[in-house]
Amino acid sequence: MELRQIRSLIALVDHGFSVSRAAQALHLVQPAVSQHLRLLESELGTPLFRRNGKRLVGLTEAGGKVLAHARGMLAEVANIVAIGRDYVEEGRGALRIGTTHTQARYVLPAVLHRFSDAYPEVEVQILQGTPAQLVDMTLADQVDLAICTEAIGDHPLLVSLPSYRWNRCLIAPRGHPVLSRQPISLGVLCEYPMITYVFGFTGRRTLSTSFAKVGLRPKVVLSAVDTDVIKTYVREGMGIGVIADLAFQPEHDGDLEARDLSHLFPWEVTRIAHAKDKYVRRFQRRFMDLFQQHADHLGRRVRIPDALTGGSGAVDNRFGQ
Amino acid sequence: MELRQIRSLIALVDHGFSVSRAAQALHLVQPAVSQHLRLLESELGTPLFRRNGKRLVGLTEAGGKVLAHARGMLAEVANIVAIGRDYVEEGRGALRIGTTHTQARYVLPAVLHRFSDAYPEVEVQILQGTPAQLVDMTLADQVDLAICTEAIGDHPLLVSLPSYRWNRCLIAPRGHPVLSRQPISLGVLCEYPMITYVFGFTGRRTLSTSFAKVGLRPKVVLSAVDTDVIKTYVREGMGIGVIADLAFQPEHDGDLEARDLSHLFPWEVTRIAHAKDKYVRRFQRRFMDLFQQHADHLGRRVRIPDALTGGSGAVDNRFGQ
DNA sequence: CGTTCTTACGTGTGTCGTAACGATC
DNA sequence: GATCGTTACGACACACGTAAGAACG
Repeated sequence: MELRQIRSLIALVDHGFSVSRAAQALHLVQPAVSQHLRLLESELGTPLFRRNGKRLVGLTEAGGKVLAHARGMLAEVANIVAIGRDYVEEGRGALRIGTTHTQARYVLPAVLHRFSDAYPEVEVQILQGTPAQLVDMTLADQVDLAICTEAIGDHPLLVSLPSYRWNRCLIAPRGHPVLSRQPISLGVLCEYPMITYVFGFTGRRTLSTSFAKVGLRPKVVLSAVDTDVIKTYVREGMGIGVIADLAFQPEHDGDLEARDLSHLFPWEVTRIAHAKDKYVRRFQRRFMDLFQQHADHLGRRVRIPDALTGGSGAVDNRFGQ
Repeated sequence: MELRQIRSLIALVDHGFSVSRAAQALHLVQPAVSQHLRLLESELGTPLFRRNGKRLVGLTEAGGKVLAHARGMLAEVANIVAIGRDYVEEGRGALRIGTTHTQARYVLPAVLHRFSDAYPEVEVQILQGTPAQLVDMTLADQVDLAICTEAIGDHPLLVSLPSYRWNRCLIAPRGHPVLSRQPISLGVLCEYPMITYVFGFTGRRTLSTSFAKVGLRPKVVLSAVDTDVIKTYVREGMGIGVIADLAFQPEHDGDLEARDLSHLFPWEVTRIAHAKDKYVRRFQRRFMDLFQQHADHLGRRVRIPDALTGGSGAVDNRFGQ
């Protein structure tokens, strides 16, 4: 068995079972790849591919099982070269972060600023996706780290660390009647048209559940993945906004006013994760440290007992109440 | 990077950093292995080995990290080869079981008899060891499956299934005064010299704990890993025996009499385990099935809720009470 | 008839083995 | 001086590329 053969196998299935395209991707000619596959199959002694005449159209049962371990092999190869790079060019390389819009826009800037100061040679890439996509991207090694609140907490193939806690706040244009209501209850929120996140993002599910538990249903007139979009429509007067508290920036959102809603909804925990068997380079781990420090700085760091008990802790005081 | 290079790396560390011996183990000449190591090191760009002059004496920090992933690679190679064999020679190969004496002697025979009928071409190897050794053997792929009660339950790198439950029984020569005591309590057991298992085996720790909890200490005059040894000394009149109930065989132990002690000690759960990322061949999995069926047959099968709650279930009635 | 894979064949790379040299105990 | 490692060199293997042939839509 040779690594080339394994690489050809992977390239084949990742390119729709076209030998030619696999060869192209590997910078080889097609007969070479053909030979790899043939030799691998003959060494294992059992057909790996379903064929239609000469054409390969899929994997056999045996082929499917082999594929999983073949990917494992190449993952280990990638880990080893990553270790090499880690010692050769300590501060050079790429940091690929998969995250959601809210993190990328409101949390990461401060952390990445400090990170880039420390590692000016590292190219930081931010990829966005839904939490479910982020899991896939992490497992496929398309990103090094994933940061989000949903989906990565208890995946068996991910290692995740709780980072910080957040809750929601209400935003509305200055002078909006809801701002004078006191106290603000779930019932109050239901009296006004609401703008918030779409399902699958930024705790929308927990939000809806909180209303459902007491038999209420908010009038959500618009939902978006993107806090900036929500703010825009709130400014337009389309409704009140319920957003992640981190996403309210008094210095930029002077035309809006916010109210803390942490008494109404459960706290969310944002986590940072990487694939379980992946070698995390030093500067990547350093980024994780910086991220945790940033959480400390905000006073929102999740301490491990907190994460387990879900207790409520310190809250910042950016809300004018 | 080439598989040869990885193999040479592993062989080197597994042979005390002697290039010559590594080469010998790989059926290569020494300069070949030297070249593998040199090329690997130069490709990664960082020293992997600590040297004393020309001699290799250990791994650098980077080398140590690489080694772990190198082993992972070869493990995947072994898995792929195993898949091949599984489809080529369905019913041929080896089944290497690591277990303790009690299992090998009293539980496995019945299961292996049925297994060998179904797979006459499979060579079954039984290796014995302490539970801690069994864990190491399983992780080092020296055995395919491990069967024991201690140590394998919650190891993160093992997959283990609860199989059957057992408890202890008292054995003594016919006519021994303890046999007429009723009921038998922990206190009664402490009145006689006792013979049982050594620590680390067959639930000895739980046994001692049960006595300690009520402030008692049995007079253990002899302990052994081996139930047969215990029986022998019980026959000699050296004391009463406390053994796993499965190990009492009325048909062969006619000169001894037994009493159930399951009201005095917690139930133990014997588990069957394999390394987490190991490909388990079909006939090996079939053996696991047979093992579980055997547990069913004895009426001792651990149902999952049982395993979690530790509740007591059906007990066989081999004891003359 | 174009696309796709296989077969056939030559070339060049590179891996291994032999042999000589150097260092370390 | 014996053991263990490296360097040097030659032979063989083999992996890749080119080119031509066969099956499929």
